[in-house]
Amino acid sequence: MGIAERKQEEKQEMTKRILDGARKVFLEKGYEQTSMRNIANEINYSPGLLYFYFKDKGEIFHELHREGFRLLLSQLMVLNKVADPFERLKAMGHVFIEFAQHNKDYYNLMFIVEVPAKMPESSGFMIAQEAISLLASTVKECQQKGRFKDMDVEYFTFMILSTLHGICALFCKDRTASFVNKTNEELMLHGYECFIALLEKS
Amino acid sequence: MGIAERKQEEKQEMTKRILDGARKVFLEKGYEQTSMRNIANEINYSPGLLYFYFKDKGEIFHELHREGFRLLLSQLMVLNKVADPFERLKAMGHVFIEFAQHNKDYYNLMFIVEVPAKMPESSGFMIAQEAISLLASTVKECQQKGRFKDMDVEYFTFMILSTLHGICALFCKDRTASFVNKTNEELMLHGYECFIALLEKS
DNA sequence: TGTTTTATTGAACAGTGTTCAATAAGTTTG
DNA sequence: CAAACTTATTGAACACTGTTCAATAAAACA
Repeated sequence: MGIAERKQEEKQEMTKRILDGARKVFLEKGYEQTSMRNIANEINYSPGLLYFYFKDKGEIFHELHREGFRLLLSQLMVLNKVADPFERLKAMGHVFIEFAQHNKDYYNLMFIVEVPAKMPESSGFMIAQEAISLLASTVKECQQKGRFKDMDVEYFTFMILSTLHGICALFCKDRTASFVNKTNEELMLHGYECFIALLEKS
Repeated sequence: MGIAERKQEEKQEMTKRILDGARKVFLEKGYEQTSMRNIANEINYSPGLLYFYFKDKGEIFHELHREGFRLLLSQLMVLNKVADPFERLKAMGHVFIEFAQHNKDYYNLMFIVEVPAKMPESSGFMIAQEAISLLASTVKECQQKGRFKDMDVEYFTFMILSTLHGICALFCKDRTASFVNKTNEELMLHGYECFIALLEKS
């Protein structure tokens, strides 16, 4: 059955080729501004072919969505070596913000773009949930060391994620203009440091 | 010059008619899903006419954008009667979150949708800045009463806005699925209460 | 070889934002 | 009142969008 094997490999190669093209165009022009024809042109195939490998534009989005989370997770995992949970939590925030700054379009795809179809929990958001869990378990560890007393872990985690996301979303959607005389980097960094200051007193 | 006057009134009426139609369709179907033809149909005029009164879809967006901020501001202004600045600050957050919950599409337009063109600071974001200023001055008042010591007002304000926006943006874009067994309302309310708890200790 | 699967194309459909010549309506002049 | 001029309105057209699908080319199997 060597042929069937090779066939499957070729199919995977084509899938990869499409995703490579899609990623390039997506990250260059953003989600809405990217058309299926753009992607097809990028890899010199006809638009119709994309529908042989993917159900629709949403499914391509979906794949890149997961790719983004894998990338973020890999950067967060590095912090596992930080022993103190509170130090780790603080660093996670920095990594999160830097991820958004350096991967604006991935961030958009992951957290802001309208989710195309109802992504089944089975495949789609599993990886997102993994990132949340990482945050939540760190919060729990902090709590075991006496921090954030009497706080519900889930709500507290949601609040932390909200703050981080708020900082990044305002940045991604250019809603920082009202704060004059400050660069985006300054705003995000010092804004987050204000939040850390709050956490430290708790 | 009675005719010229009436003419101008008629022009304003038509402008209003278009905005009324646009608002209805926009808030029904969201920004991206609304087409110029949809709007034209809604008010029983041809698509081309819209371009006689507005430069493009972006300008209509722009007008509704300001409308949204006027609405939000009017709700925040009610809190001016609250004497204690910290109580007022806390209430502002609640109002902000409730505004997002009840005006999801306005919120989208105001804080999330890609700004079409570079809105000139002169007309476009002036009203947004007004809302920020209201928040900032409340923070400053708090500080004068001894709260949030040694915090930069602008960064601290940005941080608060980020938290609020994060809560609302996750809600608006359906990124709350990772927190199971909790309704959106519970998450948002109790998440915000966690944040208030942090503020109270500061 | 011929038959059957599989992969690929490109035209077509219904939709989008936008432009613009034609026309209708209203106002101002002769 | 009629002609000239402005202004408002139309609808067809352009170039684009995501998606489908019959036709076809290529490869695998018999």
